[in-house]
Amino acid sequence: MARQVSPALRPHRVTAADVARKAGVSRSAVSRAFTEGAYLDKDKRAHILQVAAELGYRPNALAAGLQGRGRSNLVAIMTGDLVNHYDGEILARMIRQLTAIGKWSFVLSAGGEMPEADVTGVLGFPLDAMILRGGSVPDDVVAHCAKLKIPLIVSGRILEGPGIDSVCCDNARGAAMAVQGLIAKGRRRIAYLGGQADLTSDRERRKGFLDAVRAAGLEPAAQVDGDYSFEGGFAAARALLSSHPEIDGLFCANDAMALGAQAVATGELGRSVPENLSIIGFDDIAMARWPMIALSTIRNDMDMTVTQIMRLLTARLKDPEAPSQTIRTAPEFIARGTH
Amino acid sequence: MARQVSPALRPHRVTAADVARKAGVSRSAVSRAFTEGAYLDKDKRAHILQVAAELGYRPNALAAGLQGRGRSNLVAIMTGDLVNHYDGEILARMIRQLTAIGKWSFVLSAGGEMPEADVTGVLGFPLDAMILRGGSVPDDVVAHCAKLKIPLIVSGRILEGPGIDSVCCDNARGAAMAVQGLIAKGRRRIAYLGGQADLTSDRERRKGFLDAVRAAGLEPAAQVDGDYSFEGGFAAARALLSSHPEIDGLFCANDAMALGAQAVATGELGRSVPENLSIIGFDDIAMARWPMIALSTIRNDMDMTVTQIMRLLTARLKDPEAPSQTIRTAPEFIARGTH
DNA sequence: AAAAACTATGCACACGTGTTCATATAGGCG
DNA sequence: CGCCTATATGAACACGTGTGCATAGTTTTT
Repeated sequence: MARQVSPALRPHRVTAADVARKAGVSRSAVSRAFTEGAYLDKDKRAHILQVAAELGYRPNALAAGLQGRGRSNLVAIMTGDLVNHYDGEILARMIRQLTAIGKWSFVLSAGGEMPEADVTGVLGFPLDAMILRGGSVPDDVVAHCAKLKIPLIVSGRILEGPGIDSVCCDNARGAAMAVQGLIAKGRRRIAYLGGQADLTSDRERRKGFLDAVRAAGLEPAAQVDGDYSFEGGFAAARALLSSHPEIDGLFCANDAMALGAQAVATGELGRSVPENLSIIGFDDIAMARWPMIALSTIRNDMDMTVTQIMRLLTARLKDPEAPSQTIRTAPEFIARGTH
Repeated sequence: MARQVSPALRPHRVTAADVARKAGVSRSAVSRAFTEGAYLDKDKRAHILQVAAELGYRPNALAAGLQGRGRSNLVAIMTGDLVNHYDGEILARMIRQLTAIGKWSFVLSAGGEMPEADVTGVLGFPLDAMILRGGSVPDDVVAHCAKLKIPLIVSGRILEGPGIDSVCCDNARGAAMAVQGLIAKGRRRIAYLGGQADLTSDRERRKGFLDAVRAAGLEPAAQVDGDYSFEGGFAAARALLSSHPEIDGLFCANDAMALGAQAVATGELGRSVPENLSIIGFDDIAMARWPMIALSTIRNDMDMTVTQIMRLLTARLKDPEAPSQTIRTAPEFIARGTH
């Protein structure tokens, strides 16, 4: 009985050589048994696969990925805080789609900041691509990916550069839709409740808001910054509506903040929605259509976004040198009960 | 000028040999430069690291993980549908904690069923561990992991077996707390709105509910099954409250269903909560504490759960042969406005 | 001064796979 | 039979890394 040298630090994963020995074939044959379309006797393959199943063997994906040929099938997804419902819902869809085409997803999630060590660490893997979802991403990610020639797919903002593709909602048009929705309901003193002002999505929505308001011959009643969270919207709306009680229409840069604003307005401040205050959000998260919520909002279609991400990804993998693409998805006004 | 044979199928990632050549040292030295505590001249290391930075080199994690020594630092997380807010929030916390201790997270997310191909596929990687979060998981996962000696950490249900550790809320006690909370408010005709009846968590909560009701000298007014979703709770509560209008207290197996029940009760059915109907949920998702929601619920503490998962994981990695552990986390009654 | 301990460094091996290459066998066709 | 093609198979290599081993140089201890 052989004495084990290293006491099961890793319990000796079954290897192709083990299968070959037990099946009485060469190691090459075992490898071929798992390779579609390789020359191998039909009965022999069946025998090998059976022995492999008995031993619980499966090819080590690390060793396979080490091969220069072909791709590693590894993808990294950097996303924001998943307490944000939009990010959570879209992440689930992305993972499912990626798994469906045989890619494995490393997920990195940041509550606020993403340590550089994490970013550079995951780049230690020969990734097929990296997907950036959401706004705040350290700039060095872009530089690192460029240096390593790792394709970058960005969603939720537009990023320029070789090997970088972007898909993003037409934020300005969405914001304009919201403004028009408010005006159609007779609102004239309209305010903007923004997200982090340093994010592209916020800048675009803000600009779309301002342009649309002025195009209607009005002036914005106020602008204030939140942080894309329920709590941030709650606090910002309290300050805003207290100092500007004349406001009768509020466009919020995302749904979470819109719900926070509604909560503080109808609760603490005694306003009623939509009787004397209209609120419109952005994104159309699942909650927004709950009857008790019934939030009027601008749909930032998740299925369309994920579809486009996958399209860009496969195209980029097919031709890494292709010119960058930027896709703008169309927003849609969803009228419910808060405006 | 050298002609490239394969036209950038993978753009020749910079390798340790490249760095060694340019820095005028051996390849071993390069490897040692990136290894903490290895014997290497201080200046030499600095020089190597600088050259590496210029070339954009970083050690290939695949090749490193292939080494028998040490661990692969790969962890797979199988989770349910992330539209479920509890799953989403806890996933974000897990990923952050895992990243903090140097583990990379493969995430597999299922909306309902998880294809067996995905499960066996990810097991092609020499995982340090696999984390099952949530209820419905194909049984073969357990068999596969056992065969490959991959540690299994289960959260949200209890699973028995060698190398399997579990952490789960004390569901029965939580359900009993809810019942007592309802009774303390004078409710006597109390019903149970369950999740999928085949899930451990639902069975335990149901049993805790029944035992507590009977211990109080009452009989349950009704029991009905939902599916842990808002929509499922909505539909189930509509049927339940229509056929049993006498019900004055409702314990729901999770928060999402409780919100669905509240929506249909206060909307369509004209009930008022908590005046003539008390509702208590389970989990305490972030939304539950929003002022407009103010859901009374049983907290299934996420931070505590994740802490325990990490504790079990590190313990298991330290000693793979240690006996299985099962941790029950303590529920807590959070009284808000719906009961 | 001798011995011992520590530091520094290159060579060679191991990790587990996919695949090329050479070789061997079988089958179709003149 | 002789030629060509299609199929089958094992040996050998490449992927990129970490580290054991042997050796040499340097400092500390006896």
